[in-house]
Amino acid sequence: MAQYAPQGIEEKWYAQWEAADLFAPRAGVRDETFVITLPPPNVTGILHMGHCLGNSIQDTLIRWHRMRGFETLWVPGTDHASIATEQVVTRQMRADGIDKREAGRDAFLERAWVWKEQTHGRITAQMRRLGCSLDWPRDAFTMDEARNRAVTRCFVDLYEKGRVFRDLYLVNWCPHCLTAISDDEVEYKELDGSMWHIQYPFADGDGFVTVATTRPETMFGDTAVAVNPDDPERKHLIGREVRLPLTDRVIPVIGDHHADPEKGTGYVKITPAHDPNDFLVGKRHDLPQVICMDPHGVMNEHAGELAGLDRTEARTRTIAALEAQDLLPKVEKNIHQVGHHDRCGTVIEPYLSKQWFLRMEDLAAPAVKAVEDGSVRLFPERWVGVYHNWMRNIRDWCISRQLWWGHRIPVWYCQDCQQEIVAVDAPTTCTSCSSTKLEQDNDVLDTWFSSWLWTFSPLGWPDETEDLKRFHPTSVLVTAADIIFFWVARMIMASYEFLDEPPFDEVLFHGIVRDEEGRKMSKSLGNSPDPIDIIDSYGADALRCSLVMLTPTGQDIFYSESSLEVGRNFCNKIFQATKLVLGVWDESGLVAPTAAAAPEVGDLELVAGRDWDQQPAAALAAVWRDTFGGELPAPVVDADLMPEDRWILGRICATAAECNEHNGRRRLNDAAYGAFNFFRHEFCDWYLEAVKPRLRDEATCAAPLQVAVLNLALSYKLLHPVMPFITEELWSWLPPSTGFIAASPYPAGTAAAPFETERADFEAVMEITTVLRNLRSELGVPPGKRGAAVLRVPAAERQAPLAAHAERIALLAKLETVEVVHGGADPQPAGAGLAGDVEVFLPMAGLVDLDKERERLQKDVDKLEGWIKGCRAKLANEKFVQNAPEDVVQKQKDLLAENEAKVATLRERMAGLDA
RNA sequence: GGGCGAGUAGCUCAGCUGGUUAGAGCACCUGCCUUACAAGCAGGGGGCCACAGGUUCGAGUCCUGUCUCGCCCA
Repeated sequence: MAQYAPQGIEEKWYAQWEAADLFAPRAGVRDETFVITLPPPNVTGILHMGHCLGNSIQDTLIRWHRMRGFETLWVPGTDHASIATEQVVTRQMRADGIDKREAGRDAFLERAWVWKEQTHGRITAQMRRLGCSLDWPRDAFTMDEARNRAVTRCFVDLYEKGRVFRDLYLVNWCPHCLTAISDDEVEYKELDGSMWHIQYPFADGDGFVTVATTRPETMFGDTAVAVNPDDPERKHLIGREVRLPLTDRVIPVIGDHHADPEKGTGYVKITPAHDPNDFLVGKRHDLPQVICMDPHGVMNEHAGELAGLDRTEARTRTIAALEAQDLLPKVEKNIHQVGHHDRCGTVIEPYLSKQWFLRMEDLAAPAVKAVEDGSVRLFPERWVGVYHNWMRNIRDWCISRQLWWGHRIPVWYCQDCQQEIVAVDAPTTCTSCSSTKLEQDNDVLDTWFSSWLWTFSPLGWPDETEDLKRFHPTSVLVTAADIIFFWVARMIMASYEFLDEPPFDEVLFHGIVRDEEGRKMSKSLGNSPDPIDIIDSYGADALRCSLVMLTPTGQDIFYSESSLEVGRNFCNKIFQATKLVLGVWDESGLVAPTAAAAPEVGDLELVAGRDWDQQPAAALAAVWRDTFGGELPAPVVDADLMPEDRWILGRICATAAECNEHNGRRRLNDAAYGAFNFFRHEFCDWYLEAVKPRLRDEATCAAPLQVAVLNLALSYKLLHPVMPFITEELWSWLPPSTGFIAASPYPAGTAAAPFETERADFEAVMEITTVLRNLRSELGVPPGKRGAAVLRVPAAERQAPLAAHAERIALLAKLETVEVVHGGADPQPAGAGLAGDVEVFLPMAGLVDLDKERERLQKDVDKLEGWIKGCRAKLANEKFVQNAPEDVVQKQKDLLAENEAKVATLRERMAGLDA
């Protein structure tokens, strides 16, 4: 295999993990649980990129905790998505020539269940392809028997507490879906419209008032005209009557503060049955509520001649009729916000109908407190304000929907005595008159009325199950912030209401995935790719890794296919490095001793308790043992561990600490980047390059080979939560490995990383090498030419330590020899540079263009001198020296000295060129 | 109208409690098919950190105001 090909590998491992029941919770070494309930996707939908991001984040957290020995549970589930599903099924039936209403409720539901069964497998298959380590035996569905019982129980309970009530109320009505929807399902869009000024003549024929409206067609529902009672110019009109044009009705002029003398004409038409504000005005003044449309948005008998017309057509005709009667003195252009149904895009009609509501005020109180006192923490924190703002202005929740697909409201009406019976189990006789003529409420509950129970209904509530005791409250909820009100806030309320505890410790909001133009991914725009296609061509690891790395905490992510290349290329890099190391292993004849048993999940301690600096070989053997469960196949003594070995071992320790730290702070992108940078830019670019000669020599290969294998293994582990498949595959390729990496311990490191001296030394090697490469490139040295370089140190005692690295530098900079000197004349002619305080010379007989070289040096000098000037000014400033912390001042002094020395050296060098 | 967020390299974004003359990836330019990797390696160019004030010895970072964009709510 020339390049890494994820095809086949990923599905193979998922099947094995599932067969081994790896995703079931297991009491771990920590006796702590880590639990997430998956935000249930729509069972009849498919995953989109937003789900992929959310699921990748959740799986990363879950796998990280599982490896660290938490009792880890990720509960899968799907949502019945009332309106969306009902629409799809209705459309399907229509395509088959069946009318939903003619077929009836039972036939419709039968069909919907068939459809649900079909699509359920599709969406769970997608989650498996993505690698989600969900505990499938616990798979829940918002409408399955257990969840149905939970929802019913919840409704009955709230009803009995007096929190649920039924009332005639103005709701957001969707004339397309023929159902009420909640306030939160209304999407406001800015539309160009008009403000029509209409004259309403006084009933006694003496003059008129002019009202202004954006919705003239609702005038047929007007039952008053309001003026502000404090309006000196108009208040005297209160009590008079006007004639409603196009009708024969007479309505009063009333006084109400809703009318603003400064806005519009100062006169407001009042339409209690078709406008939320007017509804309240109507209540205050006990006005009649005239409904002038039917549920489809078609004008009814109150609209006189316009009866039977759709509301949009009715608007045009109303305008025309008013114009004909010369009652339309003015039309202004007007941009206004118009509510649309977020599921179908239809303009919402405020509509008076009988609905079930949930009183929210009391529910909100403990939920507000929970976020205030930190019982529930929100990440990023800025959502706290948004949350509280909504909570403070909370309104009653309309929970009934005029649909069939959903939880039918557990309320029965006695046909004989009108008694209302609310019960978990369907009653057979009336509790009041014993009649058997009972009819259940036709409506179903809002889908969110089942998902707000989602942290505990999948764990068996209302039964007091072991799961509920053990796993609730859950640990984290991961979701996009656009459903903070729909869902997050309500979950917190539900959990306190029914369990008197928070639903989760924290909420992690991630961004929304947008396309390259910043548009939300949506089915109607067709800009959301099918994740399966992406996984087929790039692999799930590439998708997950790209999404997680590219997602700054809580910010929206701009997705384009090219962004997947980061992940794909990285997968290949891991694969290639493994190939190199395992190729050497095969040649070496090393045989890994059989491990007694695969190490158990928990902390794989890299630093604490290891004496790396004093006894590196022993520490290496110990970490190897804890990683693989067996002994090092070839013994290593301290002297075998070269500076680069020590350096890379120190670096993997530091990287592990960094990954844990970032994951803990929920900065998953930084954790992924940390591991990515270590692997790619330290392990591959420097370590493997530096040890190639040792690896190729049978006599010296044992130590670097085993160090490399250990680094691969630990890197896989660090990356496993984000990239589960490739790491599991390559882990299985390592000869000493046993068991699943998914069920292996995670590298831990909180203590300071070892080998600080070696780190400084190797950083010098890297810097010198870079200077040499730079010189080669700028002087145009042919790539094949292996010259000699001279390094001059400023102090004699620096000579020997650097000389110890000479061979390595020569290798990395592709030189024949590197000589370290102290003192002596500048080699001539040569390109020169500075790496720290080490002068770097690349003698190039006849090749150096003196002018060019002078120019190059001058550039460096200019840059340094600019800095020195600034630094001197700073140090000359007494206030700085007095006020700044001592270490900051000292650092400036050190840097100044260092840079002054550099400039001096460069100047000498330039003088040397002229000599 | 109210609230929140963003404005840093051509693009997407890091930059945490203020402390070298601001980083990464992609894109771009140059050189390399070096027996792990061209899905790669090495080197390079590119930024009045939106604008204006202020606090401070010191501001991309803190404060105030302005502008632009996005989102949420009314």
